Parts: sequence; C-alpha cells; structure tokens
Amino acid sequence: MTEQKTWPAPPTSGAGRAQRPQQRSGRRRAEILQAAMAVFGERGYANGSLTEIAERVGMTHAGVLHHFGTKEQLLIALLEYRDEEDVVDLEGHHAPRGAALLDHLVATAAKNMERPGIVQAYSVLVGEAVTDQHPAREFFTDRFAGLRAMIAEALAEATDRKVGDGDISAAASAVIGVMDGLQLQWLLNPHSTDMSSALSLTIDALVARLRRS
Amino acid sequence: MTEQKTWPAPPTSGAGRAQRPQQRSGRRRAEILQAAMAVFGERGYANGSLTEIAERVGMTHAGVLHHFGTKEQLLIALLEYRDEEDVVDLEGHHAPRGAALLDHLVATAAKNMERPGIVQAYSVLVGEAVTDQHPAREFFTDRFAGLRAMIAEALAEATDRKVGDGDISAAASAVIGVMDGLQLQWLLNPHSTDMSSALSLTIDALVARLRRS
DNA sequence: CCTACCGATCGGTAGG
DNA sequence: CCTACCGATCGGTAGG
Repeated sequence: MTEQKTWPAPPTSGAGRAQRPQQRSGRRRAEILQAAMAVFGERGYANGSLTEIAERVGMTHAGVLHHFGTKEQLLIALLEYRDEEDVVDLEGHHAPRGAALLDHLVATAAKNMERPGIVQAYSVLVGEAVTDQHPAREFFTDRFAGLRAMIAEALAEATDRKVGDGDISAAASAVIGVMDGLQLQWLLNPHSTDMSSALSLTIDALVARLRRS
Repeated sequence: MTEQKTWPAPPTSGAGRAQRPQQRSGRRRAEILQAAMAVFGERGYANGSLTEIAERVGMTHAGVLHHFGTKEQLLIALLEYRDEEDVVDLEGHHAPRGAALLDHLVATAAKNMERPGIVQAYSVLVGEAVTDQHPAREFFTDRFAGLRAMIAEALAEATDRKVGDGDISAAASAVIGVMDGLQLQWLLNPHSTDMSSALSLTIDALVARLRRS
C-alpha cells in the first residue's frame, strides 16, 4: 500500500463517472482477493501464479501488482481478509468469549462443510507456513497463540478449572488440532469425515474428562 | 525405474571395485531420499528444487533424475521410504493392532518431538497434497483410510463397541486429526504444545466417553 | 491499468 | 553420473 505508483492519467473526478474511484478500487481489490483465495487454494501459494489470479478478474499480472505491490503482500492481505470474513456475520464482529466459544467452533465446522474452497485455502496455506522463512509463518503462529488462549478460557469456564492448568492447555491445543486435522481428511475424502460431529464429540469428551479428574 | 538409461561406460564388475554397483546405487538413492526429505520439508515440494537436493549429496540435478526419473517419482519414493522408516524399529515391521495401537500412537508423538525434520516434511506435504492434482494426493487419501480403519478397530476394542458405530468412526477421525493438527502448532512454536500429552489426554477422554454413553 | 521487458529459476532431455 | 541445452514460467519493474 505504500509508495504505490499512480496511473498516467488518474481517472479521478469526471462528471459522467458512476462511482468514485476509491470505491471501484476497493471492490477490485476484493475481487482479486477472492481470486487469490481460489488460486492459492487450488495450487498453493508457491505454485499459484499472479498471472492466473489476474486472468480470473480480467487483467494482467502487472495489474494485480499495481493493487498489492508484491505477491507476498497479496498473501498477507488475503489472510487478514479471510479472518474478517469469518466473523462478519457475528454480533460485534468477533467470536464469542467463554464457554459459548465451544459451540461457535462446532457451528463453524458445520459451516465449513459448505465451503470447501475456503477450507482448502486455509489448509494449504497453514501447511506451507511451516516451511522456512514462509511469509505466512508469523501470521499463523500468532493466530494459534490467540486461539489457544481463547479456547483455554472457554474450557476453564466449562470445567471449573484454572486457565493455567496443564490439562487445560493440552486440551486447548488438542481442540485446535482436531479442527485442523479433520479438515485435511475431509478435503481428501469428504465422505470419510463429518467434521462437526467429530469435533463435537471430542470437545464433549475433553470437557467431561476435565470436569471429573 | 522403467526405461532408465545407463551410463556410457557402465561401471559394472571390475576387480578393484570395493562394492557392487547395485549396493552403491541403493545407498546413493537413500542419500538422495534423505536430502529430498530435508529440502521438501524446508521449502515444500512445489518450491523445493532438484538442484538443491542434488547439491546436498554432491551431484547435479541431472544425477538425481538419473536415479528417480522425474521429480514426481522422487516424491512418491520419498513418501514410501518415510512410512517404512516409521516402523523399521518395530517387531514385524508394522504398527501393533488392537488397543495397543493407541499407546503406539502416543509413543510416536513423543518420538516425533525429537525429529522436527520428519514432522515438517510430513506436515508440509500433506498440506500440499490437498491442492488440485497433486501427485501425493492419492497416497495420503489411502493412508488416512487405512489409519482410520486401524484406529477404529483399536477404539472398538478399548470401548467394547462395534467398529461400525458412528461415534467410533468420528473418534477415529478425531484421533488422526489431533495428531496432524498438533504437529502444525508444535512446528510453529515448539514451546506451545506438548504433542504426546495432548494426544494422550484426548485419546483417554474419547475412550472414557465412548465407554460410558 | 497495460505493454514490454528483464533476470532468474525450473524440470527434463540429449548425448556421452 | 556430467555438460550443455531447451522451453516454459515466474515475479517484478519501467514507462506510459
């Protein structure tokens, strides 16, 4: 977004223009992000090309770079965009806190079974992110840290335990792990795995187990 | 392995030769597979180059292709090689059947915390495998199907249920999911996650839950 | 936003 | 196993 070049004859103002250029540019950026999500999901980030993304929105790859600067910045923008989309329907535009979060996770798993493209993009990118010096590495590291804290809080509330409890930490990691791991199996064979049932069963089992011992 | 060209002056026989060429070639292949595991783990399959693999074993990329034909065949050979290595220490060279399998899985998780390279290669490749037409897609699809069946059998034995039980299937998927998902979190931040503890807790919780209800 | 271009890299092949 | 090469593709830039 910084040091972006302008066009030769910037199409600002102009009486006959139907929309303000910032609006059109913003919509164009969103179109590119949608295409990037599809292409990176289908090919991976390393193997997905700017040219293919550009073709899907009807421009050249130089046009994509005009909007996002570099391929890497496009990826970062895509990851943030995806996170926003996930909570855009929720009240307050953020996931619920406390024990209600656990139900929200199960509901998200059910919703995800209706949108394989988004699931595929997420799974591909998080797998790539563990490669050395990958541009999305920090994003996912921070994302996991935040999620673990939120889920630990939810589990503590549901089981009357402390957040610092070792089993609570382990269970929080496990809940995230189940979500991510189920997606891989489901993507490779949708008939093999009911993500929301398996997640729900696991959360129930962990909560019951932590309530007792 | 089919239609492989030979060298101009095949170094077969020869009295002064210390080893038979098949032996040396077999060892050379293993060296290449080790290097490929490291490079694909660090860069991914799409982004990992034959040249980098070749350099690590002291040859050119054409030499690697001499041994494996194509990059894709190298990947397939690597995946099979990795699976073999996993069970080479076990009696009978296969994972235990029945309820003992569950303990084996926890032990493997503990062992994996000592070998990040192998874990990284696995996680990167399974993530890439969900992209369209990826050469490892079938391998992982079959691998998951086999694992689910074995784990379902183990869980059924441990809980006195039938293998066909819906909750048994869901739990089997969940157990695999936890293993794979924990690896991602552990790779991104080893301090964040104790893979064997979290896996053990989850399996215990699922078994207890399925024993009761 | 495009055209035109650059340097770099890649997998694979020919031929020995 | 290597040298030498090919065609293809890629991300990014200049300049308008």
